[in-house]
Amino acid sequence: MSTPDTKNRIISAAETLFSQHGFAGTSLRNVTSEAGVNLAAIHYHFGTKDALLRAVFTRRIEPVNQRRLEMLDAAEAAAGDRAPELEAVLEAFLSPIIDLKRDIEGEGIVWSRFIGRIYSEPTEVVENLMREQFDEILQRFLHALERCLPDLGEAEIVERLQFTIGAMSHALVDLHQRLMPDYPSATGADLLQHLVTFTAAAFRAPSAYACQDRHPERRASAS
Amino acid sequence: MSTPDTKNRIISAAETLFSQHGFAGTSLRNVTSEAGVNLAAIHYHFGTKDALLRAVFTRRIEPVNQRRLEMLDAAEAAAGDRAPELEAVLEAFLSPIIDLKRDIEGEGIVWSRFIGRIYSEPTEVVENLMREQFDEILQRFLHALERCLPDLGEAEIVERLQFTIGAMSHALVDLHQRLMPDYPSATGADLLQHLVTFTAAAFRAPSAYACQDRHPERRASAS
DNA sequence: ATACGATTCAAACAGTCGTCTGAACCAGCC
DNA sequence: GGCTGGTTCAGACGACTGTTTGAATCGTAT
Repeated sequence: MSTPDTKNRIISAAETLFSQHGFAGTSLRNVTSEAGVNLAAIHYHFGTKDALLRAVFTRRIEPVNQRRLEMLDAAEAAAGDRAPELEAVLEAFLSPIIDLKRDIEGEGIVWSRFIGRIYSEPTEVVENLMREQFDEILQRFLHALERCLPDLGEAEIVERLQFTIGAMSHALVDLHQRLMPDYPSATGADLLQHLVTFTAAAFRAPSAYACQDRHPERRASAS
Repeated sequence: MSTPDTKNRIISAAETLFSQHGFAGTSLRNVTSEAGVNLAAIHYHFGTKDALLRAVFTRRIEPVNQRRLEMLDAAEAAAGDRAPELEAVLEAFLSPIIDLKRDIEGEGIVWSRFIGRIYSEPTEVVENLMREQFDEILQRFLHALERCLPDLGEAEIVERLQFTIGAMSHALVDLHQRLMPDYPSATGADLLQHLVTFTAAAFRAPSAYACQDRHPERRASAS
């Protein structure tokens, strides 16, 4: 029970500061003074600034992704042999990460800002982290969505899932609350419900590849 | 004709580097060596790093917002007394900024990454920039969307517009291409069409405030 | 009590940061 | 010619960066 306190205090402080000022905009000295620990403690526990980012990221994302898979399994099991319900699949993807916003009281806002920001940092470290953490998730959810939406091509599902991720991460950053304080943003369960409604309707839109003048492509409708 | 070359070379180099490494992750020395100018030239022409960011941002966003308003005017004029077409309103909002991706050949990708990144930087400078540049735009488009979607409350339209902005900016960053190179992302006109299809269907979803068990709120339907 | 591994500490390393200075340069005008 | 205002230059300012060191400290098992 010697280290974990220091180690977690560092991670939490880094999470706070990264979410406020970004990775490059946060110095290790900021982190240590926020955490109330010595500067060398970071090097001792993590070795490098990149490794600290990795620790901050994985601490939160791993349970999120685990829960995502659980919920997806449940949705697929509930559907039996038929395709799972679209709303259930989207909720399995969105709910665990949005829940963090309320589950970890106080830290929730911090974390959601952090993850939203991560999604738009093209740093090499972040890229590798995303690849490691999301490859399996994406494959599983793509497969489920293909079953839900047999009229859509695979490429189009990928694209719409990207739009969904964009809407989600932007909602997590919650920039809009700072720009338009008149319209308070929904949180927790409300935000989740609104996002699912929004994206489910969007996914069900006819194929944009053949929107106006052609029939929807038939591809994969017989597979 | 003495300065503009240096000044624009600085802005372009800064745009490139900001989009690649972020604002905090880019040093002024990186900018000057990329632009092939002296370090003090930045101080001479812009005064400060924040002011440089401001110049980079406004150079591109002002014509975009101008075009947005033009297209919105056209959509409203085409509809006469009736509410403008939802797709036309969304296209007016999305098209000008997506067009940049192909209009400025080569620089397009750079700029779109930059703007996508900006949307998730909670820096104070960025916040003020956004407020300055987007307040009028948002008010105009909110008003138009309220006319298109009388069954939705104002707060809900604001929220869905935020989801739309999220999907747009994430598509501009185009992180997904780096994570999933197997599925090449659409560009230009295709991306625009897909986004409009996606978001139009999403906006038309019944109110999430009363999705399953209540009737949609009536608010603003008579105003 | 003593020794040991784990942890924390103050201090410094070589670079880089944004900003600023004062001299050099270069046009065009007297 | 000389002069002026706008522009560029090399160089430096102090502050801050990520990383590293070696000694000091801690709890624990011997």
